[in-house]
Amino acid sequence: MARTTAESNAASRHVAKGRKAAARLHALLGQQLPAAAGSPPSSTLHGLWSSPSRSSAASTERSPRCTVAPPARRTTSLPAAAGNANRSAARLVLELQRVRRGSVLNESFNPIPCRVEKKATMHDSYLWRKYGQKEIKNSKHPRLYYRCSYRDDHGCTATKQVQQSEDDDPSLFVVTYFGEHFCGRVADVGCPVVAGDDGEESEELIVISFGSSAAVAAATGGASAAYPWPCCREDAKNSGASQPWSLPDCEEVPPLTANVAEELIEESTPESELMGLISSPDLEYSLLDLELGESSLGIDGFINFDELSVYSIDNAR
DNA sequence: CGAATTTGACCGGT
DNA sequence: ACCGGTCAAATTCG
Repeated sequence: MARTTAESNAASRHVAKGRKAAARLHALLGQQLPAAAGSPPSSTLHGLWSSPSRSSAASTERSPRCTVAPPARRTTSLPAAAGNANRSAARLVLELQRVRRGSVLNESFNPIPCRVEKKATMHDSYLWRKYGQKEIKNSKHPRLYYRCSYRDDHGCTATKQVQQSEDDDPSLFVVTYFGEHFCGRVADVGCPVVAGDDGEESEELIVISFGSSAAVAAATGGASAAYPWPCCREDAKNSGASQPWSLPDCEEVPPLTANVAEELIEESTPESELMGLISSPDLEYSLLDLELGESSLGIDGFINFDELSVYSIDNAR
């Protein structure tokens, strides 16, 4: 049969994808065993994956542990009203269920992602690279797609989607994080602490951690110097180096202020782990402890921070 | 000039 | 067929 260019393109794309996937998987397998030689495991990776690090020079000296974020399905934006938030939560439940049924099949190496939605300013402390923008039906504003800048270097596939708030407050953005990465300074808080760019009102900052208290400590101001490469644009700029991973540390954590007007959080770990949310009043963090079922695929929980109620849904399976 | 962003096309899921 | 997510060539930026 005659082969069209379109088919050829598709074919080569598949090949490329396959290569990428294979490379990642290979790296993942290779890295999990050696298990962070000498590095503080902080064993916060419950069910999350260490990142591959390419066999570049950088990878030999550092152990960039980005966790893999599967390209999970999209999530909905967050309405301001509590009632709407609850509705969103419901939708997210369904969403997650679908993800759990499907996405693992698509990318065998991918665990279920940590996923967090937050309504906050667009900027956080990670270094992201925009890879797409899409007009979303019934949305005023386009959705912007970002992935971790270190994806290619370290295989960190954390991604986020940013969408401007519908109307009331244009300065707010709905940020949806997929997966978790360690290339940012906030340790394993897959969904990074949102740093307000204007530092005005700091209402309530909610930190979601999938890791140990150590990690949380880092997130809550412990400022662990876990990352040898810059995790924000400014870091990169100031360093003057061209290779991100070779840049100086990013220990200097800017004040973590945020205008988190509302957060709706949903997260899950494939290996049925506990997600810790620990409070750190000093920094205006509000964290909750929320324990999830052992079932490897249970809906884990929802937190409607509007009312600070926790939805823990264990769908027996 | 290299890196980051833009943007239309492509692809898979529903 | 529609929609959302991703890719990648082209363009812009520093």
